[in-house]
Amino acid sequence: MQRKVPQSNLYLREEELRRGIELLYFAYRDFTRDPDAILAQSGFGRAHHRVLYFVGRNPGTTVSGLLSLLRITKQSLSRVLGQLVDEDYIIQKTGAEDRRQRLLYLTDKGLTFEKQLFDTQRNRVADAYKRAGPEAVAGFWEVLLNIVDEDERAAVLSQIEK
Amino acid sequence: MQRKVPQSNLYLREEELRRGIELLYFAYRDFTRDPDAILAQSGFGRAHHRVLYFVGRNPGTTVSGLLSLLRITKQSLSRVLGQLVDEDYIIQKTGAEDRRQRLLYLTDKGLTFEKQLFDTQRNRVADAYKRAGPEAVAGFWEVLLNIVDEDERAAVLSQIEK
DNA sequence: CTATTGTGTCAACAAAGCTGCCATAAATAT
DNA sequence: ATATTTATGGCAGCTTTGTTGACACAATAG
Repeated sequence: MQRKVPQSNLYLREEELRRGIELLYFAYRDFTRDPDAILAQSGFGRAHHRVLYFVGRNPGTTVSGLLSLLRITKQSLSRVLGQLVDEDYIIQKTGAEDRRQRLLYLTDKGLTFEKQLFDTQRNRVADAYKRAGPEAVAGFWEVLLNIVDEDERAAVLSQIEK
Repeated sequence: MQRKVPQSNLYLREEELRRGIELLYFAYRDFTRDPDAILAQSGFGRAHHRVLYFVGRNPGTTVSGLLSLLRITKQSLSRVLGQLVDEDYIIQKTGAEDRRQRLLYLTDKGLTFEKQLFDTQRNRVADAYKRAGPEAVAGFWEVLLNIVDEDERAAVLSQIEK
């Protein structure tokens, strides 16, 4: 497959902008397909996946830490989080310094399940990276980061570079 | 901002894969923010946006055309489409050859509204393109296309190159 | 002591997926 | 010509996951 490279600044024309918008839509649509299928078998949804993912990535995070990362409301989160705690995927430990906080950790069961979900996306992304090559991957990162809200970029950077 | 370029094939390591997965999540999260805000004012949601967008892009498409593009069920689509027709954003015309079909078109009202939604995403993407430069944009497209399901890539290509 | 913060819970509601069943039009088979 | 099958599209009802707002309580900060 030959790569399409935009000439001069024509890449800012309507056609090229539509291309990015549409690819983002289609890629995201398929990106969530594999984990969604696994989640459905356990009676979970995409929201559970996000919580498992970010708790796995940031062990010991608090509820408000997750809220500001996911940008959803407390109630949405607490419903999903409650289920994951009830079913033993996540454990809450009272904060040592601030005892109001519940620090969140994956249990072994949670770790195993998260890994299973992650692997499907890992394979998909690894495959895409392989086909596209390292230069393309750098561009992919760069554009995505700049699509993020300007005042969120620092937070996202510190998350992804952890 | 200096661009992070992966060295050799280290870009296939876990860290680099997580970076792609997380950027995709955060970028998509913010990518939908502006149109969501406008839609909410009119009592619509993201699903309405997708229908408006793809009908605008593919005037005269049929319901089943939209279904296979969006990969949702008939019912999901028909609720949203029904509202858009009722409120005069979309008009249905009976197909000339196959009179079972309803061909879909944006009305003037629909065109205006779609343009308003599109402009917010256009600005966001144009800005990201500008910051990242044409080479990065090419990589962005390439990786996204390869994240799409392999057996969907032809369909996506024919959509985005229209 | 008082104010603020972190967390949790309840109720009610909305958006947008899903499955199942059914209606109609058109095409096809007998 | 009639009967059956297929394509298309609609309605009812359920589920997930987002929303707002009110409120309670414990713990920390000023």
